[in-house]
Amino acid sequence: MAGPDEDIPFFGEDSSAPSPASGGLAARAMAARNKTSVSAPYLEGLNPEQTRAVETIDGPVLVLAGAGTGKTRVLTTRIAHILATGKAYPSQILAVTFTNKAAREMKERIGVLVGGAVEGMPWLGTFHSIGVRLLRRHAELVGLRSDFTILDTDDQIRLLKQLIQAEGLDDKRWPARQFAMMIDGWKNKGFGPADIPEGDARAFANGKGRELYEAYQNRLKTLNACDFGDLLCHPIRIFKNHPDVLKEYHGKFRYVLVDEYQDTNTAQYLWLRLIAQGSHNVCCVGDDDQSIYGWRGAEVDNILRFEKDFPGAVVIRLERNYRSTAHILGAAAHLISHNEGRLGKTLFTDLADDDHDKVMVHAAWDSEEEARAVGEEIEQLQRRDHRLNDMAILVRASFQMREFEDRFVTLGLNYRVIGGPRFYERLEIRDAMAYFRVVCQPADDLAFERIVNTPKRGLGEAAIRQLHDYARARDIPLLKAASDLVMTEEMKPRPRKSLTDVVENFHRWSSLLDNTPHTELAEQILEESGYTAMWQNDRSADAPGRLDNLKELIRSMEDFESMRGFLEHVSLVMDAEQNEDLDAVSIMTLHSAKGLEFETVFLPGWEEGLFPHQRALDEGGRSGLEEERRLAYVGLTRAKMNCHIWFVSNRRIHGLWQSTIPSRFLDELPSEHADVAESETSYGGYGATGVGGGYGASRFDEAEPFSGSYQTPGWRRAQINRNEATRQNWGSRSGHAVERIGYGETDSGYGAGRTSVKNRTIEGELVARSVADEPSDFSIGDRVFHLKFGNGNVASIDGNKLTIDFDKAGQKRVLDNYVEKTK
DNA sequence: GAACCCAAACTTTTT
DNA sequence: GTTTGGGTTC
Repeated sequence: MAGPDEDIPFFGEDSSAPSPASGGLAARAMAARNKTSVSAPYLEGLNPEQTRAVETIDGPVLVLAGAGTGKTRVLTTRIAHILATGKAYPSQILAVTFTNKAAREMKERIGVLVGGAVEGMPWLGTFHSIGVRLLRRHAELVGLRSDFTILDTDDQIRLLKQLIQAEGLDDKRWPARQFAMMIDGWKNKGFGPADIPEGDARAFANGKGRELYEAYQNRLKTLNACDFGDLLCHPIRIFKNHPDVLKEYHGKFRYVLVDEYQDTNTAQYLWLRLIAQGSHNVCCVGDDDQSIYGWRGAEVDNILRFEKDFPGAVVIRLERNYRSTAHILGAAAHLISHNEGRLGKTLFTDLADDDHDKVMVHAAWDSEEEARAVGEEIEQLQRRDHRLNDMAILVRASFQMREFEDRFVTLGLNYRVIGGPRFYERLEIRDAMAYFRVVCQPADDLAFERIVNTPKRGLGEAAIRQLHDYARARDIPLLKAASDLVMTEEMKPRPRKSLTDVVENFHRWSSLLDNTPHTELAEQILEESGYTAMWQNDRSADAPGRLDNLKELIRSMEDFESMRGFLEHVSLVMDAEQNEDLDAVSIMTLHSAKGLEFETVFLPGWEEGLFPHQRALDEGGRSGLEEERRLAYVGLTRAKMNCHIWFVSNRRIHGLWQSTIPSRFLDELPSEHADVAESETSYGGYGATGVGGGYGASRFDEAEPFSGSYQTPGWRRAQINRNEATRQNWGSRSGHAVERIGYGETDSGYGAGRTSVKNRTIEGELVARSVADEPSDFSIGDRVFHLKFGNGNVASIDGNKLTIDFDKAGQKRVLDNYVEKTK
């Protein structure tokens, strides 16, 4: 990242008034100061609310920006305005976003506004990247050196596993993964080991939760490393314990801007509040209806109580929507109105209803059919000269993507998956990165450990243990220990020889670090270590792909000045750039779609259990449901012109077919803005299946808006059918919403109690669950009927999972709820 | 010490 | 259906 020159102001000296130097901005700035603000060119085309949000520069401001109301425009223009009026230098503005994508976009757009000189804004970035920047400057205040490394989740888990084992605990009973999540949760709240609630501390590892957390933090310190959470928590600690440092930043940051404020967690909130105490010029932009990261510790509360936290705050609502048709807005508005505790906004548009299609709801027999039909629809649009770039498929869960990918591959339809399996999380990339990390940072034990024996060098468990013991006894990093150890006679000849080679290699590479082009060095490392050869000799199907990825990795290093710079980038930005030139349909999750817009949006998988997601219901109760609804709202409001929702009656989950019922969200769409599509093709006689009695064209006929409970015909039918299909043991409705199910049963709430939770009722609906421990009504040899597979005989029984030999479909595993005994 | 085979767990979302 | 991890065997 940038060096110490970062604070050189964009024009002139920090202490003097801006002078017209280079670029269009400075000139415009001078001009702007002498005129009324309205005439500033960058303010042109803003509506009155937007203008107010841009110009209300002093004091706290909360901008409630609904979907598609020009939020990013307001933010960027506001920054341009601050600069142009000479209120602050670029280096005195702190602008935080959540994603790298958002930061990038903001940089670009400010660049356009002020004439390309965005390098002058060193403090525009994600919470995490700004955290790193702060921490590198003051690392010694929390016991780190400024060249600390940043661990990703994988490193973190491996480290925790070691610690758990070192405590003499069974790492199966106490999975490191789970503990990593707990730590994450604590750090999201800003809790150090001393701050965590007693209950939390006791919930893990026989009550050793706190000790383990502390051990973990200590270990990080000796490794000179920190995890993602620390990037927020350490700066907070520094600010709290060193008022002089905090004061420095108070003087520094004259204006603070926060994007997506509804997604801030407690730690981020604390961090912001500390900084904002200086100038009080804090502007938060957000939309409570788009808060979808509660599961990650985001507190919608932060936005709901902004006025309390920042007295005298000005609240500005942006409600004029520039994106979607009235039908789409109407459908989204009606859906989201089912949530309680909103700040309340009413979006409106000038676009007339009549020219546009309603939101269309489509039914399909199963997920294959769904993918096929969506594919057809896309091809039709394509024939009518719509570009694939203007279409997107937004799914709830990533496993849904595959079916579309498969289908599009056969169709030869271009698609791009956004936010799929991350490039930098692939095995070969991580291995290669581990080599680079050790070269740049010889004390990086985790990286060293990862690759000492990759490719295989005959350094097995015994040798590694020996190395470990040696290092721990002397309190030195593993690489140092290795280079010392091979000088002794302690090791057996063969591992000793291997280890000597490794040590020599690393020494050589390190010595080349500063005088060899880094891409060249990288290639050399992979070559000489035998890593490339390892994959070349690998005959498995994915080996060629991995080699390609390694090439791609080297190529992407070219964009950076040094290997260190590259490593820093990767640890913060996990995604690789996408090819924008290709005309392709986008496939992504609803979460990663936030902030984007498309001409046509497809929303598949609107079924109970998937959307709203079962787990959100189980673990989040009512608030979980509301978050799912916000997710649906986000999905709908991505669409500019057309929005197609799909639901299917059969979906394969965990490899077995389950019949599903339509999402309750469908019943929350108003009939004046949403319609059920006539089935264009022969979708297997949807109405004749007996499952739903058909959620056909009549579904909205008697729908009562704002009915509060799920009394619409489709819903009721679904419930009745569900009850009949699963006669046995689904609990009945118990009156009212169950708040926060899943919490309270244990101290932690992290995945605990999941197996004990069986029949969840949320606002009266009944949801099927897979239950492994109940005796089945079926016995081997029973003749059964299944809606998708037809007739067959039960071959074996595992709880409520049956293996059935179907007459036509062959052997399948299905849940017993979905077959009927025929004789 | 390494390769192979089988079982279990897993699938919400991400910096 | 897939992947990962563990256990067994050579």
